[in-house]
Amino acid sequence: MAKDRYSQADRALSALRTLILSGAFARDEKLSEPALSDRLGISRTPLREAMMHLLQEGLLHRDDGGSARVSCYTMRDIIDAIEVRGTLEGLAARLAAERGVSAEALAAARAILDALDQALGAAAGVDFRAYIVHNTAFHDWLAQAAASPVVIREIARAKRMPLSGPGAFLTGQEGQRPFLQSLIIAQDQHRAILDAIETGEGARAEALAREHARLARRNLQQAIDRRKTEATTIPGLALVSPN
Amino acid sequence: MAKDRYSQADRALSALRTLILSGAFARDEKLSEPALSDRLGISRTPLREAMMHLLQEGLLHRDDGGSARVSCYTMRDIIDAIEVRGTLEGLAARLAAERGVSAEALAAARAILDALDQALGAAAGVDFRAYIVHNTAFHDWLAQAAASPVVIREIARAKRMPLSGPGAFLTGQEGQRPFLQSLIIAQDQHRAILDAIETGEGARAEALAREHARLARRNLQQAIDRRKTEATTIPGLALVSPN
DNA sequence: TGCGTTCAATGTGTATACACAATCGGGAAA
DNA sequence: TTTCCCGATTGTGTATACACATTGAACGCA
Repeated sequence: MAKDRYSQADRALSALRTLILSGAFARDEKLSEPALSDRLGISRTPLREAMMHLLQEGLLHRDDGGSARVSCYTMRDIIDAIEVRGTLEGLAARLAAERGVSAEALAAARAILDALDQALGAAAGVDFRAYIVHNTAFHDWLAQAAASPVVIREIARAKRMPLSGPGAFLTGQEGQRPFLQSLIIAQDQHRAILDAIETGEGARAEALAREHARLARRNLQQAIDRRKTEATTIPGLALVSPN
Repeated sequence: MAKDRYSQADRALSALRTLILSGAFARDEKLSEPALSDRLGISRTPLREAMMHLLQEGLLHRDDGGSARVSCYTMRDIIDAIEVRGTLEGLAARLAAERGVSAEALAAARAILDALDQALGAAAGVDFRAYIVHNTAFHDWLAQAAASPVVIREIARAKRMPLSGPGAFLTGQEGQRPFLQSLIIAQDQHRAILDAIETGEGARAEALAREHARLARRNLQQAIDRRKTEATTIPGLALVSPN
């Protein structure tokens, strides 16, 4: 039941999240349950379940009257969310280094990094699609490296926050030269993080993972700057209040 | 509606959480919604809402069949949860030190620490009740010190995890001598953290906040050791699998 | 004209009924 | 005796109806 088939609540969650991130609602717009239920073709019960999820994710919040409204963010909010993710990934990297990682896990990480190298050095420039896939895979691997269910869960939560995930700014700026350079730097940091984990250098692994998240912050700044001049296709960017 | 009066869902949440933490269910016991609904006198809809909350808190988890079961934890899980809290409180302390804190906030923190001193030096030994109150207040203050909604939310979540909160082991071992010493050490760390924040020493503030969380880890170990010989009254301890 | 009051409309919180999946037990066949 | 199958029971997912709160507007009164 919960395995192969998607429930109405799952559909409502994904549909509503996509709507919100795509900017279909105004900032702080009130979401009426009956109206949404009608629009999505999903009854209120599973819809409410989906909205509860988004409330806890932070995409929605309740106003004084108890209605759900779409949240909007400041630049500071996004920056802090990235900082939280970097901190938790740093924790995962340190724990992995301190507690040790199996040979199989290390081999898996190396395979991911090789694939990233290949995506960067493709014949026709950079294979962005492959880069996104393998970059996500590496960050997933890093979360798992600590082999701690608690850490895995918290990192997953931090990644779900809008615009704070490791792939949030990997679309929409493919043509930008500084962005291309940041991919190369990021991959070098990937290698360094893995090396530190492998050699048991906990403090180094943690510091590197934190600094690695700072790259996302730089890319965020560039995306914001570019928004002023051209339309971008970064999901969730519409939620950031321009100030 | 959402302000003054508690909803059925709120009641269900608090009742169910209390039941679980008090060990009313066996480890990994399946919770039937109709049975619980009958037991609590609350219909399934708000009950399901409460269960969704507990699922996201980690107190419950879904099995293959889609049923909710009470989670049980290993020592490692609790240790990691404390580590996550320490890491996030370290982040809050560092950000507070780096970004600065208002004079009013500093004064409020000093008042809390003075109250803690008073609780420790009470005429009739230590005033545990007051200590718990003000200790909680200081940790809440620390979360707020970064003045970041994101950080505040994540720390609140980390504190809600069973047995990982700053006050989780402040009950049930009042008579233990090493526990009394740990209170004095903790209060010294409180002062040091505040000092580091005040003087803008971000790295020191972070390191201190992390080490401060390690005290909880020591107290956890003592509580576990004592559980083998006597009954304790620490809520949630029943969820830890004895190994 | 400005303000307070009341009524209607909309919205949320809750209960409950129903459909379908999962699980458990007994019985039959090998 | 063991294993497989089938029915009954229990449980979850969903839809919907209803109660009450909230909101907005129109109307009357000062």
